[in-house]
Amino acid sequence: MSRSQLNRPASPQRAVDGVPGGPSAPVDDTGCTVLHVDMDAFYASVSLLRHPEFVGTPVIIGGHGNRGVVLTANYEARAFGVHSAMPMTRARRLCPHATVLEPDHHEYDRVSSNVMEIFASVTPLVEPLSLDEAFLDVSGAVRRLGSPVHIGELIRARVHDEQRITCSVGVASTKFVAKLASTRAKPDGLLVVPRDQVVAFLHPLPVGSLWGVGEKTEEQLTRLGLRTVGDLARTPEATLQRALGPALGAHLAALAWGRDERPVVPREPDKSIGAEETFGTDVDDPRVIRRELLRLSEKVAARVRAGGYRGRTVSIKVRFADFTTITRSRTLREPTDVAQQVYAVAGQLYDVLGLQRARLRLVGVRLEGLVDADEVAEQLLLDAPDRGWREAEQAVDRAAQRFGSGAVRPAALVARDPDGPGNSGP
DNA sequence: TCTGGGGTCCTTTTGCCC
DNA sequence: TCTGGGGCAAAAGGACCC
Repeated sequence: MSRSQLNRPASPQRAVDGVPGGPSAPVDDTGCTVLHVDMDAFYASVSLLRHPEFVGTPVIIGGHGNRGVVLTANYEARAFGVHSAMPMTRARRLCPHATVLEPDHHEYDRVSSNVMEIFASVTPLVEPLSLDEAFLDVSGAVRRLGSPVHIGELIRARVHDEQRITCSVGVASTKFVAKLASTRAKPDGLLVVPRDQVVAFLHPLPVGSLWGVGEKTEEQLTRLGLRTVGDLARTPEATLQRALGPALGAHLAALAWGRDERPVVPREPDKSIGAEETFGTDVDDPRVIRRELLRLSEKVAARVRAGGYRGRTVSIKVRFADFTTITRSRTLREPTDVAQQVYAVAGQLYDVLGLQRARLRLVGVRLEGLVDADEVAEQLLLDAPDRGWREAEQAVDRAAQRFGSGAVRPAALVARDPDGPGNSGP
């Protein structure tokens, strides 16, 4: 295993990490054609580009007021125990002098696409996992660009020079080892795990570091007396399957020996698109809930249309004041991308719950079973009863594109609002 | 400590058909 | 006609990821 960090003028505090010869040390990266590239504290790093005055001081990126959670924190704030997904109230208590910045999603999108373009210039085999990380299969780029490690350092240098943020790279022969390696390399580093050292690298790690082992699974494994990946590897697969289910049991048994056949797959189509909203304070008024369901339905349908999809199953999510959560869904005969249809079904699903005045913390709307809109038969397009609605909503899409979203809402949607001036519908 | 919002995948339950 | 169960799809819940 070999770790390297570039010694750049821009970050003089970073030293090459004990690797003789630095980045070009003779590490055997043969067959290590999977790279996992992960931006360091991405949201915080990007926000700090606009707020250089806070560089070097603790910064937390997080949402609105009393009910938000930490989106991410820079390393200065993490030193106080602040981390992603932590309630903001707790984060502020741990680090009262931290600067809290509202997330700037447009900026994150912009930097993310720039970074993805750098990846694409290396290989077409890029599988984004989120805005700030991706797998790259560089097997086809080695002849043109050099060894996997060299390509990793090339990417790190370009991201740093062109986007002024740092990233970390894991280099390995499989996806999940590359992912673990990039985590180990953080921040601003690169780690290779040569093929013949995979098992030695994996076995000392705690089971919780494996992809797919969260809080609950880790608890179960602890109850079986399994703490490390090595413990897992020495446990019969059947035992794991009995405890964790056939799929997860088999999966973990394979990973514990470094077996992971999953290929790098560039950009799969979406399976579902949804939107949800936690209220500032709990809501028990059905009219407010319905208005929110309408708003979320419009948002979801617009995004489904923008993606060129239609969806067959409408589902709603309701979270009660005590945090218990239920979902209800209904599958349509034909897929739709029309907000009116989504809202009609969402409203029915909500009505059937018969909640009266239960206090709700969150509602959500999701469209599942997405298919490519072009694959929906032309005949259906012509016959569909919602044809008028789709055209109206597409007109709104175009207006929103020109004047900004939210600038226009179809009068009919407003009229359908239970609180609206009229209630006549189409 | 008090828990966001966007997703994916897996498991279990249920209803239906044969 | 009753019962059992296989096979399937949909529904519901939950774990997990960033």
